[in-house]
Amino acid sequence: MDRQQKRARLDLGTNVAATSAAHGPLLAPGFSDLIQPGCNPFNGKPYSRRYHDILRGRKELPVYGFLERLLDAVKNNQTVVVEGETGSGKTTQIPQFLVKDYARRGSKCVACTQPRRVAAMSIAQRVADEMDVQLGEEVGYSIRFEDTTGPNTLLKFMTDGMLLREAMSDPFLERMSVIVLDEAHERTLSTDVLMGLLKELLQQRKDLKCVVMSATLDAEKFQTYFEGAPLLRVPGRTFPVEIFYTPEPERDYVEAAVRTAAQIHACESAGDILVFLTGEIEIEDVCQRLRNEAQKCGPERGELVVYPLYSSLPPRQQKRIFDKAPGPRVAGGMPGRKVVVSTNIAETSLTIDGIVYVVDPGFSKQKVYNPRIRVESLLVSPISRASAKQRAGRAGRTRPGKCFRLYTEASFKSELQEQTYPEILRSKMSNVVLTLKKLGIDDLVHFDFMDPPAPETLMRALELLNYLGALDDDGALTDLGRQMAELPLDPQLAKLLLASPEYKCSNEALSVVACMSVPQIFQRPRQKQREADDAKNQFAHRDGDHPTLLNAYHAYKHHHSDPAWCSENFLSSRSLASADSVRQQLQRIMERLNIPLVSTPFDDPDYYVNLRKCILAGNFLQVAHLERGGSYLTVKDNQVVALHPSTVLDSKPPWVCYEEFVLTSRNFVRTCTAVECRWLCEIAPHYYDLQNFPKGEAKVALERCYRQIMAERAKE
DNA sequence: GAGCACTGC
Repeated sequence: MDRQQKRARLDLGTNVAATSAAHGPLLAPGFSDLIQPGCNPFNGKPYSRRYHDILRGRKELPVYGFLERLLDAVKNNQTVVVEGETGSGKTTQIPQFLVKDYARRGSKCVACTQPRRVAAMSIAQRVADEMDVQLGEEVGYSIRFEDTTGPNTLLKFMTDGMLLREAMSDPFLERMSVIVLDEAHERTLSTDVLMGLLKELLQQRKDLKCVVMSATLDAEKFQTYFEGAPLLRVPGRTFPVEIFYTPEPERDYVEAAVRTAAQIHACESAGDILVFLTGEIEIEDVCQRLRNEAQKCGPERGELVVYPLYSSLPPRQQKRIFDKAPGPRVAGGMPGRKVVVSTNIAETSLTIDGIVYVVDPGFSKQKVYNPRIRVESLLVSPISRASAKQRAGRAGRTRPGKCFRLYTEASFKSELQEQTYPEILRSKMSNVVLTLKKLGIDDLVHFDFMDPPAPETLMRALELLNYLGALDDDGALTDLGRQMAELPLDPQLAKLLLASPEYKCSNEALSVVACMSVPQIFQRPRQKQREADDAKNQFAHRDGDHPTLLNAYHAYKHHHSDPAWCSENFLSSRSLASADSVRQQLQRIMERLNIPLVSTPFDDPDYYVNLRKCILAGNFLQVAHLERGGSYLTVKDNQVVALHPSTVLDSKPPWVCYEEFVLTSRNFVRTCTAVECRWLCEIAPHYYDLQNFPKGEAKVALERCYRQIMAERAKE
């Protein structure tokens, strides 16, 4: 920390105590003169009774006494870092407080980003209520598929990804006077890119202000990154949580989790339990075991209701976690309690009130990226100390709680890393690179990322974009690349769509791409796997999973998107409905880009062939060749893979083009479609170039194919 | 012949 920063922090630090004691005036000086007394300055209407009710509660928030101080800091600095824990009220109070000085109707607004859609929506509603205005007028939100903002908007809540997209059409963010980045400590890919972008933009737009809000722990890292930014610390308001560690390391964390939850139910006083685990299968297993354990308790302990929680659970079952725990079973007995067994979804995305006990085995599934073989995969890994603290905090939202960590205190202190690696260090960069190029950032190597991705990861992204034709050999964005960046898709899928008119299948490509951009549309409940497989076979196309997706989507439309029909046929109507929204959005963008929307007639023998060629036009880097031994080798990377058992392909075609590489018990390729060697030579000769092709059976087959093509051409 | 942590555009 340099001297200037240190001084800035001290200045704030000394004054903070004084202002927190005395609640300063809410309106900025001079502002209240402009309006009728008792009227809402934002819309000139008299305040409702509810406004005053809510205001009383707002004045109790820890952040309330800091607001004037914050305004001072923002006035005197371009960037301010705010550190505030859960319950401080920073998310709702700070953005609306800035509106008074920094937003002007019809010209400038305050924007506040959130990592999640639900948060953007619900916070916007809450703040609109607090400001006593109609949601969609002075306060609105903007998320994918929904924009409630308009010409009167003074305060706009949006997802971080949405702001990034807006920056593409408005690189100087000219409509905005203050950008508030909330939940910056989560370090989502979009927030990290935005921070780098804002750091540059702040140099160019001296009138732009930026407030970076983070939970405790690493606010100083943000302060260092935004050189000279003052740090404002706001206390939180939560209840104490007592932490317990195991004296010895646990060999089997699943077993330990069951035992601990059962013990809490048997011995501890009333209050609900939250157990963190890593995935669906583990969770369903533990739920079953807990139901069995609960039977062993006497009736005086009350009933134990067990709920699983993970994102692919149908919404109706997800909502059950909010049901109240049952009362006592016998007069004078203990009330019942609920135990929620959850993935990380309960760590940040979903808050369950009434949790008093947390069981934390210390693991979660985390994305990792291996640039060498270009594979993103999920790995069960130890969580960070920050994550452990967040989990424990879930026990103290309504009253004092207890957290049982299923690891030793020594390993908490010495083995867990302080922070989870930010997503940008664990992801492929192809999409980020395309976005940055589109935003006019040419020199990616010197772009000021808070945590720069590995050079090899960036190289892989540049290479991929070059092969796809999005970047030329000098790394400059091509016309195709500019169009690809407009589509909210991975570059391969964007390329596939843009190539679709060439293969006379734009409408079909749109449907397939939409289905691939949503969670799995085929459902396979554990109890009914056979029935589900039979249902899927109705849609199966012998040449692969992509045509099968198209068939299922068509059947869905043919049955008028009927949810009952979906569930009879083991299709997720939730996924298909969102595929429909995605498809509409993509179609609108294609129309705007003047990409012709064409189809091959369904009775044409080339209907599916054209689609398969088009799939290959986007996915030609994801191809595997069947080797003599019977296993597949991925092209160029030479990874041994097997077709994922979910594939509809029942024979093993010599060449398959796949959507993703999944690393679980073995290496699998998922969503596979048979392609022909010839197509590789015709569609992607620059990639299937014999000069740069590793020796092996695939190369031999390609050589044979090229010779054949030459011979045919000679004959013509 | 087997899983898919969580977001977001």
